[in-house]
Amino acid sequence: MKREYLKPDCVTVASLLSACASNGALCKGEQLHSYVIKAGISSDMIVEGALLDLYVNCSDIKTAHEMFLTAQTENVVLWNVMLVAFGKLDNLSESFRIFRQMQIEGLIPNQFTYPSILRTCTSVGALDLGEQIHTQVIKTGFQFNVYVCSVLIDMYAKHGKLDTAHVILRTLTEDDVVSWTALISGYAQHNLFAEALKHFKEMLNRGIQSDNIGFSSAISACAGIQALNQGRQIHAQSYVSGYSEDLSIGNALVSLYARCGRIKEAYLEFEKIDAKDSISWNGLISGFAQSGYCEDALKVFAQMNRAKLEASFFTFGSAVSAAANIANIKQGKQIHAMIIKRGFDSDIEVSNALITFYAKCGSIEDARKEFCEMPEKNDVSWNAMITGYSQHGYGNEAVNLFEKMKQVGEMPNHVTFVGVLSACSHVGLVTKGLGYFESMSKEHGLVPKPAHYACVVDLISRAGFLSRARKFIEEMPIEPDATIWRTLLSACTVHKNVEVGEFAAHHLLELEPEDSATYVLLSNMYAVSGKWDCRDQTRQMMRNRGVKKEPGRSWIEVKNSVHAFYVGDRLHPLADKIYEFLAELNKKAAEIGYVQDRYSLLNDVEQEQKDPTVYIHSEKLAITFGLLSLSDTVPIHVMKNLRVCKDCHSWIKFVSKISNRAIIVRDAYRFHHFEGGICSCKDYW
DNA sequence: ATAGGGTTAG
Repeated sequence: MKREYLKPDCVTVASLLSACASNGALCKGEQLHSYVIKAGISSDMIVEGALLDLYVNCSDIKTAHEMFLTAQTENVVLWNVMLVAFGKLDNLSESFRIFRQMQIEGLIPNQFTYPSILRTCTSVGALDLGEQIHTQVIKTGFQFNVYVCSVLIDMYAKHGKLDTAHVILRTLTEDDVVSWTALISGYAQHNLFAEALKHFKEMLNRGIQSDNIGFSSAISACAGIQALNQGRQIHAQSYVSGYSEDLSIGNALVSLYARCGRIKEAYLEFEKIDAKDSISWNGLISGFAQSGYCEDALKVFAQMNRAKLEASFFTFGSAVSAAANIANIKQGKQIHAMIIKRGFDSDIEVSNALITFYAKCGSIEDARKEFCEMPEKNDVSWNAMITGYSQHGYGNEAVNLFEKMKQVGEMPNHVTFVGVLSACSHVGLVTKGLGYFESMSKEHGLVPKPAHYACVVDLISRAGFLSRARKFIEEMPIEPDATIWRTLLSACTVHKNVEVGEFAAHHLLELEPEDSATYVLLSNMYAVSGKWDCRDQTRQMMRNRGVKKEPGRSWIEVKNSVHAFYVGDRLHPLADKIYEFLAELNKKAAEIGYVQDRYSLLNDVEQEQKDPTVYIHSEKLAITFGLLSLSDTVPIHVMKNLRVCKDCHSWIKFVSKISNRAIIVRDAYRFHHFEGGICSCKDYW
């Protein structure tokens, strides 16, 4: 009698088990399991389901599977739990086998069965199978069930079928935040931020209260388009709804401020979060990196390491990208070492970031190595490598890789074509480039964007076919933007074509009257064509409009610090030595045929009156300093904010020969590799 | 049930 009194009922045991499951308390759960066996209630359907759920939630899938195989088969819960278990492992084939088997055994899937299998389809990208299951959902009458539909919406939205997701949401008769949020975040995931916000607004207008995740998604959508004020408003709304302390909203806010370049506010929001997780940190790091505050991003990354926090794939991806954008070779390599140590080098996205990092830092060989050693590649990997080759002027390598990409069945996208078209342009492969441009729409179903038209204009005009380029612009189906006109004007300067050049400049000055580069290009074009009156007029116009030329600046990293040089500056502590060595180099260069280009200083509208022997371009200073300070086994890496002028280009070729050194210059446009008196661009740039 | 970070170009 007493024993009977003490024996807990099955429902109590099951709820204890599920408490263990949600807290990951496997030991306590196992004790309960022994008790269950002793008490003879192990075949109770509720207890049985709770036990299986315990092992699945504690990731002991093996024990769970064994239990499942010996249990009674008429309990649908067991099948559902197993679907979740294999879903956790992204094991779709086993999930699907169970899904089919349960129906063969005569069991009817319920509102928990469909979400479990559909989530697995979503996560492994098996949309076709998901669609089949969708058909069955309709047949079995679950098409109005919010649990099932929210997962269907999520699946279609995540895979870009936003119209289908939208239709499912519209057919729902019940108001459901989760279904709405699934669609809203789906739009955001495909960069349709305005559409996401539109639906968020509509949801509220319909009187559906948002939850924390809805607010978080909406704020993230604002972050995506740098809509600072709208994001703040939504934050205020979330405050009213009582979600002010929520982690997901806090993280979204950090990301919003960081991506809007509001460094201080981002830190402030970050500090407000009590239990910061890796996403909080990463919101700062990636947000700073994306808004161009790469130094800050790297600082936060270092801070995170000092706090002994484990960085994730995401964090490493962001940090490498930050190092790439500012070409911080040293820190980037340190991060790479950490990545290897932590075994994250097997992650595709991290490797993709590394390819870009090495390419942007001028080490195309290291980029290639990273690319070749990847066990698995995706489209971004190919794009990063093709673009890297292109930026370094290795047009043929870029084209070959593009052909190989198609051969292995990887689909080229818009980015691929920007890379391959600019690669053709860099080496003058006009016919080939035009063929690729044609193939974009004809073979790959891609609609060319302004950037692609700009590439084609560059391709044609740089090769000297200026009238043809002009005709192409006039006949193309989109409105030409400033980039396109600038490209044309730049080519007209190279080819001394005043007529087309004036035409381009006219449009460019209308679109961007404040851009100093236009005036500089135009006055150079007049100068090289001997039209001095026109050149003077252009300068006068520039002065009248108060437009200032961006000063040329070059920088080089020596012994962990960056040394920056402006045109003709003597600010460096070693200035005397640098100028002395420079004179020596000039003398040696002249002995083997270097002649200063008389147009070289025409770029420098303001300072043309000055003595050209004093007035030295910044890249010459940086390279001279590099030769003085670096051991002669390492290549000289120099970055420049503007394009290298013709005179400096020729000078560097001579210097690479005299000094027997590899000199790699990254200018505003591309990389130049100088070695043994020649440049990788083959003087075509 | 629904999210919040990374990678490619111009």
